[in-house]
Amino acid sequence: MTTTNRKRRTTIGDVARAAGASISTVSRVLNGVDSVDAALAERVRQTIVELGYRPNAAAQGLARGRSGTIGVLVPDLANPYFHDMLKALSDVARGSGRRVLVMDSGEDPYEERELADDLIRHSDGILLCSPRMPRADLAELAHRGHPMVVTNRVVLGLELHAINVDFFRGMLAVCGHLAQLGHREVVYLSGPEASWANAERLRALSAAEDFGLTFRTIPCGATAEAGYEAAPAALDLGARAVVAYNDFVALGALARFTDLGVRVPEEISLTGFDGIGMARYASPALTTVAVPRELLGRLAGEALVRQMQGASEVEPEAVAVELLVRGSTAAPMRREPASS
Amino acid sequence: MTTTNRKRRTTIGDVARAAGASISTVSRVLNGVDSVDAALAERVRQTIVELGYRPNAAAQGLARGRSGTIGVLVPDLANPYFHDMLKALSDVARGSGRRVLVMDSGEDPYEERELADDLIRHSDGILLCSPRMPRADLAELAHRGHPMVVTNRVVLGLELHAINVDFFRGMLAVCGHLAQLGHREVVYLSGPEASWANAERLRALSAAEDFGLTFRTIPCGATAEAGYEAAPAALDLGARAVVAYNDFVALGALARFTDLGVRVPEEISLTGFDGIGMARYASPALTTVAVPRELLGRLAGEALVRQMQGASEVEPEAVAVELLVRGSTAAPMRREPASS
DNA sequence: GTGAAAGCGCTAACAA
DNA sequence: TTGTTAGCGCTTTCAC
Repeated sequence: MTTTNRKRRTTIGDVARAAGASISTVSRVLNGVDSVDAALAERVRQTIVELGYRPNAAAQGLARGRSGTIGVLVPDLANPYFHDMLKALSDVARGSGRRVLVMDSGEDPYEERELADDLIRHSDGILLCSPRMPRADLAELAHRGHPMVVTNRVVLGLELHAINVDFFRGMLAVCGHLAQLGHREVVYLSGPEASWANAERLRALSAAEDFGLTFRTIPCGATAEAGYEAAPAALDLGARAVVAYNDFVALGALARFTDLGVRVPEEISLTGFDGIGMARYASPALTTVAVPRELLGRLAGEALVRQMQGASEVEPEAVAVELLVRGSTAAPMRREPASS
Repeated sequence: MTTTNRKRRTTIGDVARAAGASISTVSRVLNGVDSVDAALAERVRQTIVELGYRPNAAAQGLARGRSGTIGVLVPDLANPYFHDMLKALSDVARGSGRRVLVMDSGEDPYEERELADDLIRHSDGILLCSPRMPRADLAELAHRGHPMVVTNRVVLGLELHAINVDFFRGMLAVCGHLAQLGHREVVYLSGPEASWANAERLRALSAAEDFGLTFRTIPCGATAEAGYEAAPAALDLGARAVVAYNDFVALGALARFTDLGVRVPEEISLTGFDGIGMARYASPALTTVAVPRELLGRLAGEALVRQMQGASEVEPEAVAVELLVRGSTAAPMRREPASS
């Protein structure tokens, strides 16, 4: 009955014909050009509704020379760290009439490069979150002249717009806090080797040695599971203070300590990093460093939008962090380590 | 030096000319059509590399009549529930040479509808995760003939492919577990009113009354914060068993109980839902219901791919869940409630 | 096996 | 203010 012809969608031409106007007039109405006669415009608008016409995105993209899309590449979509960023970015994108294309590199540097390429083809600008790809690849991408922003990855001598979180200061604050509590040594449960985030934390740990706070490192990871697994090793080292790569690791370690009957913070102090929501609801609440992920995503999105509008900025931006002192840290006990 | 002309990207025509072949031949090589002479193909391939040519996605999309994109709409990008789904979907998409466009409706039914419209224009198929929009809107979208899959939303009498998690059975299992432990009543910290997920849980709670397990409800929400805030009210009700809408709520409540000195599970049993990673690392570990979010995302993606290939399925799929009994539940204490 | 050319649906000069 | 038309860059018949 109603179904006349399958397959072919109604085009701008159909609307024009039905409304007794020209294609360009319809296009004008569609794009809000107000040089169109009010009555005609209204007629066109009505026809559009009647015919249920929707502009073809590909055709618009081709004609306009832009897709109206922002691409984001993250190392791991399942990592909550990127969700708040993604959400903020998505908001910015929408605010500027754009859409967001996401890709997950699975922490694979090679894939990362491939996907970034594909992302460029399909978007007007891309955001690379904590990219692990080699400097050369990053350089090549940057020289492509496609709007691009990178977060949490410092690459010296490269003209690319980076927005980085001051992990160094954050970790330094953690160390300072622990040192002032009376700790002389910490055990660091380290994160992903290839990440700049981990490198910065290590750099801060080293810097803290200037204040007499030494540290030892245990390879760990970035998940609660990794923290749970690595915790005993920290105990074996006679740790009185454990600094985790992030909150997940800390939460995992905390669970293990609890399982083992080691009290936090009485017997051992523990810190996280990132300031995820759950950190606050742990028992004890986790001392951590709040990283404004939402801000990071927003800044990146805004920078991207600016670039897409022609601005060519390469000034790196820095995002500050804040130490959140909570219940998981305290002065070290007199003696007798938890285990050995 | 190297920079010859700004602005114009190299096109397939440039490659053709440079390689001394025709546009169609280049196109064939690009698309892996093997009726091309090996030598010529190789020459073309080389030229492509030399010129650094990349096909224009919009043009391909227009000519092919498809964008190679899958759109996903979630109520809240910051909600971890969707991350695993998104990741799985992203994997499936990539496996089929497609990309993923994400949008966040901010839990707003109206926005949801608008965004879904936009998503359709820009993709070959869309996935609506736990849509809150009115049935009529959903129906309208479904009749558009665009590949579409919906998760966690049952709409009777509508030809749409839905993939739903068996929340009912999951909650029933929780109730059964509690009942067998000896509990006669539970307090339910309820989730988002508009969500089907919450409705199903309530339905199960009601069904459990057939076994003599009564329940009272406290409006709560879906976050740890909400759980933390609502916990005291449960205590006021003299609860011996608290069933939370999800793990976040449970974790928040657990934190509050701990703060208040109420021991879990000795004085009060507590259950979560979803089976997020952190549930396992709480103290005590949370009894919860594992929801295979990754599977959900994968099934949705696969169904979408099938639809995009012509299949027109409307058979709803159901995803099973599993009760994970851990340390947060136990038999109720002899008497003397935690508070009053 | 290869090339010419007709679209794909829309935007944006350019005319009128 | 409105219409005509030339692209946008690629895919895909249809001849050769």
